[in-house]
Amino acid sequence: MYRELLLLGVLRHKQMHGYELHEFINRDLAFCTDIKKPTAYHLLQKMAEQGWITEIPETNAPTNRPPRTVYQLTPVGEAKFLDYLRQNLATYSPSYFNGDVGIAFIEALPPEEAVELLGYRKVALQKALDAVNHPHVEAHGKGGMWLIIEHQKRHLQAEIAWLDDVIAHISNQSHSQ
Amino acid sequence: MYRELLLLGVLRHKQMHGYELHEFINRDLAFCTDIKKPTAYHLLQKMAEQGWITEIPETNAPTNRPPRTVYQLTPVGEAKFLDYLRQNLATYSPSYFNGDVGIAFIEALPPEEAVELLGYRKVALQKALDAVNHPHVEAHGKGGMWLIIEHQKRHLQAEIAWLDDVIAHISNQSHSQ
DNA sequence: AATTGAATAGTCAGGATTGACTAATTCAAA
DNA sequence: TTTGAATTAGTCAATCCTGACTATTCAATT
Repeated sequence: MYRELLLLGVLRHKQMHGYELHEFINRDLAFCTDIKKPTAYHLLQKMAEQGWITEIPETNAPTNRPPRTVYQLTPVGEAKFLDYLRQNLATYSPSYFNGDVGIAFIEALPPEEAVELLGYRKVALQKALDAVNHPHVEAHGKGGMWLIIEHQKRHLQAEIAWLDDVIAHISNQSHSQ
Repeated sequence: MYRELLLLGVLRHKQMHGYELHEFINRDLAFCTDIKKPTAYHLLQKMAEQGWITEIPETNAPTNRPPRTVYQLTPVGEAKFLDYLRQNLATYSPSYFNGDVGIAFIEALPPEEAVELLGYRKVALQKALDAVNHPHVEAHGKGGMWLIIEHQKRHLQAEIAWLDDVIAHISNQSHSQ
């Protein structure tokens, strides 16, 4: 349901055709979702059927390519957007961390190996944090976007701190055994 | 792919039939995933086809109910488990927060309303944190499970701290305008 | 003894998702 | 100016996922 909100929110800002929309989301809203192209098209079509957006065949006949369809928010869509937005802001929907599954079974591996593997995970995490701290990303956000970048930063910092503790814990176990 | 790891890891501990497995995951591993029953059955069947687990029709003919199928790890499955486990531990796979989508469009609402709505979100978050801190949950985890509970705790604390900042930020904006 | 409600055990149709594909256009280098 | 790679634009078949359903057993009430 947050995908519909996302699509409506972007279309609210500016009418777009499907490809453009998907590009925009994958570039500027990559922290929010990794929605795939066919999924985006599918949702757009469904929302058009509901009357939340209209499908406008692009007028300026461009040579001979199949005419692109431009999507535009309707008043009904605007209302839906506000409804979804309020719902989203007012509720907490938990996230799942698939990295936790490995941690759950960490005792299946010798502590030394576990610590080594988690070391690689930490490098990846640190790289993700560096990417968020990179000025290029920083520059990109005013308004709501800035808050999301800050969120991502905090989240990754907490992840790294926890992972350090996990590594220390396992190391400790391995030594005191 | 983390679902297969999860199922294999549980079956490694003890052979089970589908229903039991799903119950176990939804009770004791609820922080890791919210896998649905039909999905669990589907994955079990697929893994049986791959030869990672065997389907054993339950022997002790229980009255006249359709015989339950018990799933049991094979040596191939054990190898796959270790393979997936190593991969899981060594990599970082980012999580998406669908609560962020609302934040991205927060400027569409008057600051006062946004702050009020985020207040509800905070209550929900705080309740989730209280649930994790509840002794019942605490008691449940030794080994890997304890680490996951700690993870959840840290994550929720970071979420609340960030949300407080967001609320302060929006409030501030609304006042200084 | 019959009825109700919950727990156990699993299935299935239908919708959601996506990897892989087509096909035109642009751009750069050989 | 021809080749080849990258970008733009979208589609489709195959797979994945799950809400809703069936059906049995068990326990407690009436």
